[in-house]
Amino acid sequence: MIISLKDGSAKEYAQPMSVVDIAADISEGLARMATAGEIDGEVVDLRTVVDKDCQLNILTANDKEGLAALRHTTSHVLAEAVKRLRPDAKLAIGPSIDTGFYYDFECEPFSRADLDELEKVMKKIIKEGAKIERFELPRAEAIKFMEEKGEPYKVELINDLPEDATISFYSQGEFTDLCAGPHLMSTKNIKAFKLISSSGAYWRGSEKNKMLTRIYGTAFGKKDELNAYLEQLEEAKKRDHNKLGREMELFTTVDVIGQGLPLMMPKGVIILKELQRWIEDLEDNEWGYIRTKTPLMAKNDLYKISGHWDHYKEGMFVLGDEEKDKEVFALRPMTCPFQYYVYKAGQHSYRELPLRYGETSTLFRNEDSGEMHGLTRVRQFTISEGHLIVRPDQMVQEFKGCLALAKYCLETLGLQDDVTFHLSKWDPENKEKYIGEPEVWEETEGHIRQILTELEVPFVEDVGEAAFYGPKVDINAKNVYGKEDTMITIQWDALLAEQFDMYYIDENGDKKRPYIIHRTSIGCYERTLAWLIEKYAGLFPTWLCPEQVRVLPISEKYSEYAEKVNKELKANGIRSSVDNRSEKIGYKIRESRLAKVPYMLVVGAKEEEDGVVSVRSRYLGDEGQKSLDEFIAAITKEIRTKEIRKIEVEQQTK
RNA sequence: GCUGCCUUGGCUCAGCUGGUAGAGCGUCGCCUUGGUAAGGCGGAGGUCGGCGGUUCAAAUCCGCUAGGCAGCUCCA
Repeated sequence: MIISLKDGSAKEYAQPMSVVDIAADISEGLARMATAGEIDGEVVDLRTVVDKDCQLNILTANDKEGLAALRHTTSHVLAEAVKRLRPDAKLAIGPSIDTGFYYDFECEPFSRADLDELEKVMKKIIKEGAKIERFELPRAEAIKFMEEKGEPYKVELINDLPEDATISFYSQGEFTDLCAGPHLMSTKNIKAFKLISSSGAYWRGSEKNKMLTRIYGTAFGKKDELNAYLEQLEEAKKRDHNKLGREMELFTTVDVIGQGLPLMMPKGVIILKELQRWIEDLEDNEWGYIRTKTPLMAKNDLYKISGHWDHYKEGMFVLGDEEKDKEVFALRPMTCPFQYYVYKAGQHSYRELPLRYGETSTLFRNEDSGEMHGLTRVRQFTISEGHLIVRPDQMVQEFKGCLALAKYCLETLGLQDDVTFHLSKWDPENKEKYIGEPEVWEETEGHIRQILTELEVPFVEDVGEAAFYGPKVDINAKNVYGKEDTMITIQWDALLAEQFDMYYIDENGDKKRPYIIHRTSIGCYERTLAWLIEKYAGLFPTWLCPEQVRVLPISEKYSEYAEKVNKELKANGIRSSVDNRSEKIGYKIRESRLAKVPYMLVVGAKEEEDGVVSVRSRYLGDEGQKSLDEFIAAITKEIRTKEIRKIEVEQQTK
């Protein structure tokens, strides 16, 4: 048989060979590094025997799949360590994940000290270097084997495997686990690992099941890579909006006010105000939106029509008692029906469409207590909401427009490279969750797919993520911990107009159902602010900075001149302040930097005479002297164009 | 909602096995200050998230509760 290798060369063997033997034949070093194989594009175990011509890659920790095998093996070592320290622990599952691996156990929770202890045992297991061996058992024997070992979760897993599935096990020394592989040849090949944390997790991801104890860990091919990863985690935490946003006095929370109800502080409000004005003017002046302002609450009758009363009452703040009170109200969890009634307040000709209703809309959602987080998951938030009422023939073009607007907003904020686009589809296996006919779903999903393709937007398709009334485009972004949230959503709705009896009069004088697009341009302001904080580590583009310029007199003698400069800046609409404290100049510069002010104007005698200021910026450090007018012109242009200047000096953190 | 951890002056944190609180930063005052990341001296400020219990005695032990963090689940 002829084995073609990655580098284009080929090896010929007379008899079948395992992947690891072929690796060893190529070089000793490669055999040592190997973690898995890839035959004709399919990831296989190192023990897999090759018996026919094929394309073979030897995977190492440098390959995505190779690293996954290394991490998976590390999770088995963790499981063995847990079994050694706690023989009664029951094994659940232990896969590799993007950032490392985890393993779930049924046992008492682990403290950090327990994790440290486990790491020591794992190191010992690695040092013992047991050979890892694979074997298969018929179903009945496999079940018996795990029953005898007292592993009910493994028995359940085997029972759920398809009839014809191969049931394989991997063992290392005393420890054996049900596993599809692939795995390393020996535990001694694990060079760098770390247990990160422990927490609870439901068996099979369902809250109806028992909560197990999960340990998260990570592993890398080299110690350096592990250390770099851990360092990066620490660095990321410094950008955490929930920490930085509070430190920078953008927002705060108070226990007696409640969970998920952040108080926006004056500095935070400046940013929100800039964003809101920008979005409202942009939508109304350039994208043809008309603005509504609708009530924050309504009688429950409205939510009965929309379907929310039956399906989402738990998620709403209800005012009053259905049993006792004549009228019951609820704070609104969305704006849709309110804007529908704005539309319904008059009769509309086909000539009027599309109508693009926009609203800076405050919403209330009664999230479960464990869900709240900083500014990204709150109980009250304000969204750049909008509903487009369009004729079916206008739908594709309008949907494109919404997507283009969202992209423009992301680009202006510099977030375009940090998001992923998702086509969220219905689940044909789960028809009762959705309204409408399968053909309609397939058709609209096809339209959206084509729009995304035409706009050359890379996207992934997610089954079962659609709204109950239609498919949508979700634009997601990750936070500093790698957790993903939806930032922007644009939804295709061909069905709700029926429910609310909305219509327009077509060219023949007949009533016709419009289509509706539910969309946001920049998402929820709070959540967007959170992403901006993390994206820029608090060093916002100048137009968003709560404080854009700080004037620093070189000594107290120039306080008066500093005030004059400050006044001139303010007169030009620049957010500036002056630091007139009796501190030394170096100290004041340092404080301004820590406050993340983009520009500092250091003023002294020579400048006073010439009307010139010394400019320091966080972008280029010392920018030398400029006339005050010149400086004002430059910063005004930067603000007006919403320029994102690249920071060239080393970023300073506390 | 579930599991675990946490809650001490404005901020960050000490306070071992219980005997009524400490530091740094910040703040305030005075002095100093013509140059690019911490000038000097002095002062004020907390009863240890809240409620209840154990004890002669609790920040320190126990229970409940509120809030914070990580993960799970959820997110119209």
